[in-house]
Amino acid sequence: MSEKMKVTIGDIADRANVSKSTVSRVLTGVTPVTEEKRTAVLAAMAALDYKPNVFAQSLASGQSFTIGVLTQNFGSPVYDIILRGVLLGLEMTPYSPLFADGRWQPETEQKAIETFLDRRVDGLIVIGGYCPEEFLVETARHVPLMVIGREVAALEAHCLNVDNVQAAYEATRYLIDLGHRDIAHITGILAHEDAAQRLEGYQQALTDAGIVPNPDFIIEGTFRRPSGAMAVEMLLMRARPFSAIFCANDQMAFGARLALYRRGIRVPDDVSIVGFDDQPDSAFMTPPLTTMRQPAEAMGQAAALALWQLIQGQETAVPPFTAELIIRDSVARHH
Amino acid sequence: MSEKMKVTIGDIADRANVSKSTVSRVLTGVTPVTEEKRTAVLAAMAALDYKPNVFAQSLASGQSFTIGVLTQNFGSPVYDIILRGVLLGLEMTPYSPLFADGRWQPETEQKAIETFLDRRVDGLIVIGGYCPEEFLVETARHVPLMVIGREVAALEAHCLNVDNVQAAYEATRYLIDLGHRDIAHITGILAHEDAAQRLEGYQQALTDAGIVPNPDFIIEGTFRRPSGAMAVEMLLMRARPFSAIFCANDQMAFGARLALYRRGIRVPDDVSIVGFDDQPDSAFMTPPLTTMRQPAEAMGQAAALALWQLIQGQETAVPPFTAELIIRDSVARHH
DNA sequence: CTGTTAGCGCATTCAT
DNA sequence: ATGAATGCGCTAACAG
Repeated sequence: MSEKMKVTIGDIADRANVSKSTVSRVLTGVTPVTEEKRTAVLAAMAALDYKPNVFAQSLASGQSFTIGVLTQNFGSPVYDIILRGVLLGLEMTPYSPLFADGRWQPETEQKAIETFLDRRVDGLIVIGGYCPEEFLVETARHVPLMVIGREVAALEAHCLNVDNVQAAYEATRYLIDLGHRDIAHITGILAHEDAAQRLEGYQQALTDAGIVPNPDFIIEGTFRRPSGAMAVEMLLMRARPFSAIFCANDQMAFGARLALYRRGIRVPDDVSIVGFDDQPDSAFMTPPLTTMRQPAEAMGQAAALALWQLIQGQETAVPPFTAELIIRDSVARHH
Repeated sequence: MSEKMKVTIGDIADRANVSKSTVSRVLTGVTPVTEEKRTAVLAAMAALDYKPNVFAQSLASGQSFTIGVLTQNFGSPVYDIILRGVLLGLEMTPYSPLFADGRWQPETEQKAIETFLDRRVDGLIVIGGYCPEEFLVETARHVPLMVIGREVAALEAHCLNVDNVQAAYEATRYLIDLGHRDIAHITGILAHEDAAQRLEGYQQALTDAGIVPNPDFIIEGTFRRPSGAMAVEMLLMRARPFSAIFCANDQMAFGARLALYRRGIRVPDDVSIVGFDDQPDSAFMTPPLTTMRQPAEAMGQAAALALWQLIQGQETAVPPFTAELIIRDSVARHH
């Protein structure tokens, strides 16, 4: 209803019979103001439908109340969930998110981060990505930074990650406990730490169980569906029989399952499968997929809140995150 | 390298021996400046690693160079693709995106849009959503607005949408041409226009072919996978045999296929399936799914560019978008 | 606790 | 074409 013409603190100052400073004070809330005046101001603001001009605020205060969120490939399974968590967490803060998609391309990521800095974000959340560590370290010197799904040695305290080694260990261990000994592993892109760590956990579990990891059982995939199918074909060609496969993510598990199906190999009767991520589709695979669920959303949320702390100058210790084994029908005891 | 202390146009004015005004002029680029001075200014800016303060710019100019993008449920298949398109399109403009997730909840959406307005976005892109039309119409009065995947009557020229009726018509027609006459349809949430329009196209195709649409063949789903499976169960219970199913989206087609599989009904031998959306997984279904592909990314990009035009005061006519039939093995001739 | 006074960094009149 | 002056709307010392 109210005319959309700009109403400023000056207007509400007049209407409330106080100075602009006082209005500003109730706005920021840091300096004490008489209850009487405060309510008068509040009333005036409501009456005039006052909206503070964020640019003036930012210019004067030096704070932008925005935080930059750099993600990789909008629409990719796990990262989207993390992103949702970040959004959720941010909603609990006074900060609005500024987004960019790095597309796993270092240059794109760096450009995006620079744009963020140009826009004077108060903080930065980086989800995954391949941009050089030094760049992140350097960035962290300019602005509070949290990293999700990636480990930067020099920024350890600001990195949130699930314990991949442990999760993979647990998944593999589960298969071992069911009597499997010939367990294949389809890895992700090994240049990616997640993949490397899951491989490590897999190998460790075998070793601890007295099983010597067999290189023939390890196939490097791409984290994507077709590579899972391809990997199974390769495993089959290698002649050495296996009774279970641990896939570094669900996508590849889907691909693997498809390849097995085409070969007439039954799941879980002939071969058991364990995935990683617990994507929505996992429960709908035939048979439903046993998988490791990452607390992706929780991580995103935690990152947002930790960043808030950081901005306020409080260094926070982020709790460790662990994945949880979701047991479904794609796994059976081996005899 | 350079000290991160704020370098302003004053600094570069000094260094280039010109006035701040001149610096500002080369910055905005609207007012002519001697080539000589311009290069001097540019040099100074480069030397001092000058970054304009966006807030000062915005405050002084009234433009924010941000546009608000309201999406629904980060991580949902089609909308993410549209979103990617929007991002792509935006990269070709001087505007940065501000994001929010409406979660299909009218209140959340409205709050998000208000936050955008508070942040003085120069434009708005709304992808889907359930917030009241009047609210959008009202919003459009304050700021240039483009709507994707939703039709607002009073904003027709600013809405981008695929022709669902035609697409559904074409998909159904394809089945008819293959000899199918008993074609079931699993709809989406019928309150959603996409769903309603696809139903309409389905019915129209039947009618035009001289087939009377049978209510028993129409099951309302939720756009989600489980509902596809459930719908098949219901169809099976209704005793009347069908030789093909047209699903309002791929998700439900996946669910339907799963249900058929469980019942031992072969695809496409016994029943043909056509989906909608061409999600990445469609090509990996067994057998691969025939589906209608929407130009989602193109729509997003077009919306971004059209918005840019709008902001510049140029009303643009957005071209119509049509879906394309992707023929795969889930469909067979009926005898 | 509150009003007054200065800027924040830049775009934009105005004159020139 | 260019410099000087003014103000965008607000926050932050500064006095009282």
